[in-house]
Amino acid sequence: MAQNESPVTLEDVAHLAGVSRMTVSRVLNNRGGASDETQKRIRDAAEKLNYRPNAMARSLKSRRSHTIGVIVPDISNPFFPEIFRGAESVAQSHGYTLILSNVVESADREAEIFDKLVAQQVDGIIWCSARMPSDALAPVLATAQSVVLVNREAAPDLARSVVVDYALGARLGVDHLLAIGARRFGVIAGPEWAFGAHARLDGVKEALGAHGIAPNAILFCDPTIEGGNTAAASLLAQGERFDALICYNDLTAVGALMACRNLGIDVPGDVALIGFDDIDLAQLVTPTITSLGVPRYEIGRSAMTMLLKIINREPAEQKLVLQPKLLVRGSTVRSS
Amino acid sequence: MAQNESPVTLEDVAHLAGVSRMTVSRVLNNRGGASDETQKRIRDAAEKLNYRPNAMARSLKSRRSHTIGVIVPDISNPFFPEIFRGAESVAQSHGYTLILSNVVESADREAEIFDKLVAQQVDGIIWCSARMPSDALAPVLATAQSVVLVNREAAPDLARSVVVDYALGARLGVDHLLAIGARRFGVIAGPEWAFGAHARLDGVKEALGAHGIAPNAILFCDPTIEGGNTAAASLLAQGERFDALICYNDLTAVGALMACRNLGIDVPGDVALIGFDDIDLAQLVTPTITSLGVPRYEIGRSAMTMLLKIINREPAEQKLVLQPKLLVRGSTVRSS
DNA sequence: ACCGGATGAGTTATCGTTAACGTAATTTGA
DNA sequence: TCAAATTACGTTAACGATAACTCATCCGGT
Repeated sequence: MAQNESPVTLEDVAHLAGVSRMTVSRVLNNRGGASDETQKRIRDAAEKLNYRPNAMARSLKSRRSHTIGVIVPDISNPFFPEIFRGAESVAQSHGYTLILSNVVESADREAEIFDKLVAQQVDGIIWCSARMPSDALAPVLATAQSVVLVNREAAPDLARSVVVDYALGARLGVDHLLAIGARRFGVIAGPEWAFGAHARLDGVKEALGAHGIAPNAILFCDPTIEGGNTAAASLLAQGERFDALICYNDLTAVGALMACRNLGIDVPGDVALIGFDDIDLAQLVTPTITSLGVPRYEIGRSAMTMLLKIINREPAEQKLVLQPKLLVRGSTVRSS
Repeated sequence: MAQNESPVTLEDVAHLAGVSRMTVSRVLNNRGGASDETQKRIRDAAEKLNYRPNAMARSLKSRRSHTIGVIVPDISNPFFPEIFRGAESVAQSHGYTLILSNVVESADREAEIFDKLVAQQVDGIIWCSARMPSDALAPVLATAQSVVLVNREAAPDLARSVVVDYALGARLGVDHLLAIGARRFGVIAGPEWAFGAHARLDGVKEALGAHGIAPNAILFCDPTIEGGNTAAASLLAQGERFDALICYNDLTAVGALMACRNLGIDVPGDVALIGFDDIDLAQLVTPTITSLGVPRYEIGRSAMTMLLKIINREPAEQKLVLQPKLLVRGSTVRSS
């Protein structure tokens, strides 16, 4: 935290090495254009002065900030940190830096944050679980050059996407539940605005429909433990009996588990429980929670890889679909 | 994701409004210096062209990027997202944007990341749980203007700090365990390199020492569930009996809980368990885990508030100490 | 009528870096 | 041996925004 350190510029290095700025610039960017001897002089000078190129000036000139914006609803939700880490691992190896923004409050903030990132001259944006309605999303996306959406889709000219095949996940889950004898289903469906919520719901309905069954109840809720708890309590209090509750994610499943515990309902004896995402927590509660695992780190990696292709105008898929995987645990089958 | 959108510059706005760039700059930055009529013309023009000032150019000229770097060991560790959110809330209201960097691999990466952030011209850095040895830390800190360390300290001229009073927390925890009759203590101490690990350990020793007791065993470990599991299994397998295990954080406590479960040891019947941090997980396992809660969001808020003061050269405390709070739960007392 | 001071606006010169071009000096090839 | 190609640099002009300065105008006060 040294004060008053006047920044070292190319000029300073050039002066010390006795050459022009341009020569220094060329050498330090490995563009040749100087004799070996001159190169050494320049590198030594840069080293001695501890020269660090000013990223802003470079960006201003090159029109590339080497900065990527990442928008998530809430980094406290354990679904997102790994996506960020996956994205970061790819970004770092390509010399990009990540700006993280949490939306948290409401969908209104999304446009604001997006706008701020664009003004910040980010080279691209990874936008996770955008909540905005589609008609509002389009004009926002149009203001940026390169965008990859995670778990949301948009017109091909506006953005590309990395999505999880939640409908498939729902089918896998439903088939498993049918196999263990469940017939009466409750769906704790998550936030009504979420892309994934509808994808899952469609998958559930379809998979059940194939067996001539329909969900006995569907309830939307916050994608949190609290939301799941409230929703499950409300469903179970209505007196209707369920063999299984299909939950939006593991957080809501844990909430549902707590609701069952409070009502003296045995899991999986009375009611089976299934969640999505396979967060660590799913294996830490009792019983452990059967979940449809999604490769979060891989989502981040893929999204960033795709984004870098767009930025560099290389050909890239319009949409990448990742498959969830059923992980059977204690909330649907007795362990012993 | 519109392509080829040529960026709108001040010049464009100035041209459309029929004034000079400087006038536009003044008006849009609310520095007056133009008649009401001219102001309106300029604002209308900016609006019509959807003008967004170029942050890089502005930063280059003003030598302020309005960007803050946040370094965390691993955002997947539930301790950190809330710190980030707290910091973000303050940063946003002051027009600052946050760059998040995970260290993950090793302490060596820390210097590298720090350097990258400095080159990126961040206005300041919040560095959480720096792992570097102190003698390596100092020269690194010296390369930046404004740094706030979280849970680590450095010479006053190098950085300021926000720290949790872990020693106090340890005393609170020990007193509680003594009160419920524990006499034989094991300490699952977390990473040996961590500032907080030693602070806690000192607190434990001191509090026990006041009663003429010493820890029966101390074992360092990774600050993860896995690390806690391994360490606890190793301690408990040695045949020595413990009344209580004091764990570095809730993750290691959960790991220890799993180890106990695997060995058929009842918690809290045979062994009491205590953790730190009060992450959500502490209330979601069975039994729930007694923990020393630390105000994570507040850590983030305080650190950012302090950092902004440093940046603006306002007077600021050298060090802020936040107090942990004992939350008694099922892992130390039977609920019924 | 004349002067001091607001007021409204334009000019110039950077911030630190790099693209594009220019110009010597040296090397190559037939 | 001499033009053509290559090498090793330097010059100029941006990138987009703004600080600092300059210069008219206009207004009231004496």
